Amino acid sequence: MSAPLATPLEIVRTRSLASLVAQEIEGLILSGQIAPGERLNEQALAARLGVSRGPVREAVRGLERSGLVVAVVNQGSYVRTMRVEEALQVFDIRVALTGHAAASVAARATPALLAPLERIMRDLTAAERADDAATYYALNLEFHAALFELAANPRAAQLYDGLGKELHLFRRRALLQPENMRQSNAEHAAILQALRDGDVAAARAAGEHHIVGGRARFAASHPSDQSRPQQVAGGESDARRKSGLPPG
Amino acid sequence: MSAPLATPLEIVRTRSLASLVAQEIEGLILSGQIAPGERLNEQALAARLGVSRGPVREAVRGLERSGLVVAVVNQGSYVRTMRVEEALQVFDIRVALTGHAAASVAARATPALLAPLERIMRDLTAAERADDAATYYALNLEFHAALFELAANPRAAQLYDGLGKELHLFRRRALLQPENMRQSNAEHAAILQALRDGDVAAARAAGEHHIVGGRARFAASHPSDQSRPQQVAGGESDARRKSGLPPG
DNA sequence: AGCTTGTCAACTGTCGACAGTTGGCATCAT
DNA sequence: ATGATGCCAACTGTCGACAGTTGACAAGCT
Repeated sequence: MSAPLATPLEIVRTRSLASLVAQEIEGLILSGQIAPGERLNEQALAARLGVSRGPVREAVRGLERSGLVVAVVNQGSYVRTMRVEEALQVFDIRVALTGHAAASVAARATPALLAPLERIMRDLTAAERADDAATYYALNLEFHAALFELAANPRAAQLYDGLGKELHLFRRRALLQPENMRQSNAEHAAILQALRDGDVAAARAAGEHHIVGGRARFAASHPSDQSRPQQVAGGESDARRKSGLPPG
Repeated sequence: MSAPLATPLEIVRTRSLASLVAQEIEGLILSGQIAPGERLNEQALAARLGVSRGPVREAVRGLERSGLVVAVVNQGSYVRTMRVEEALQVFDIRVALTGHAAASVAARATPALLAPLERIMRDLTAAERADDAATYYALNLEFHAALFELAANPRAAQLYDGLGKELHLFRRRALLQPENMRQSNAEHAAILQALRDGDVAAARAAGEHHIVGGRARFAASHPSDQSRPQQVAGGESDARRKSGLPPG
């Protein structure tokens, strides 16, 4: 566990260390290597990445703004824990975004315009048939990105992306099950069809429905969780406090 | 201009300096005291606020994540300049958010639930009649906040707020003209009526229309601006570079 | 025993300093 | 004159150090 990280940290110096560190930490969080609720030990992080605490602090501040991390004064920063309720709100926002984007694309859809989506749809279906969850997952991301791109709204795409990251704060269970994959892809097909038809209302409905479906699947697989401590409830033991860097 | 800032900086120490500084800088940007495209001189800022550069840097990093600031390595951070096109995208997102929220509220509206909105609506109309733009502006914010609250989606409210801040990167001209005020309030009324009726589709349409109207007013009052330099185009003179702190 | 109080180690918050980079300006050659 | 070249000041990026705070643990009191 000495230094298994061959990250770009050592490589490019065209970006500030802080930005690299931010990217690095974000990766650790999203990949689950640092779990929600867990503390970010600045010193340990700095040592692990081979930089001083300055850049680490700057990075953490950025992450804080973007909602992945919460800071407590004189105590430290913790990976944000999300209550189911909050996650559902985020889903709702994605519903609105996706429905709007779909409607917007439908309003001026042409076969040429839809070409990228058609391509992704084909690949998506192939992945579904092959039960290739990993590929499907990646293509799914592409599908949504393409939708926002067609809607000529990169800002919305970026936002959608960020919200997706927040959602990663939950263990992504039940996301890649074959059954869900089939369901999800049927929804993709519905969106695309509405787009082809240039049917604004249908496109919006299909777009919304797709995310609502995801939301429902999420809600179904998560208990109401009233028990979860708001956020770093007082009871953090020192043992926990020390555990900035888990097994690694 | 020695130390005219009686900001909370000196007062509360229950929050970290960095967060106070971030708030301070954000205020300077949103109030236009630091104009879009202008450079943020860390040293000057630190001196002005009476802290060292550390907290200032952390604050700027946060602002960077939230989109108010862009950083260039080894050169500095600049208040973000927004192209009209980007602003329109942001408007679009607000359209989606507002429409969705209105629809969501309409779906389960009751007189009791709508009470807060009714109250704000009354005040709004009073402000409109009195041509009290400042009050109207504040109440308008309240109206939207209340809408999202009723939609049980504080996350969306927060997001809407943040997007509003980004929009402040544009001089807010044409926002508080009497004519617009009347128009805007008529739209508020339409939303509320649809909510009372529990008409989901109408509520969504009214909600969207309200923002689309704002968007249109914005677009009308802004040239297409292809001329605007992408962002800190190479030509920053040193004179400009030095002008971190303008007149003050 | 249970509760209070004092002590301690681990961190965070903040600062000051140093090195590296950038762009501008003056100088020099063509 | 015009363009290339070298120097210089102003900053940013990064680091190491110090002070203050927090929570835990142990000793002492009721």
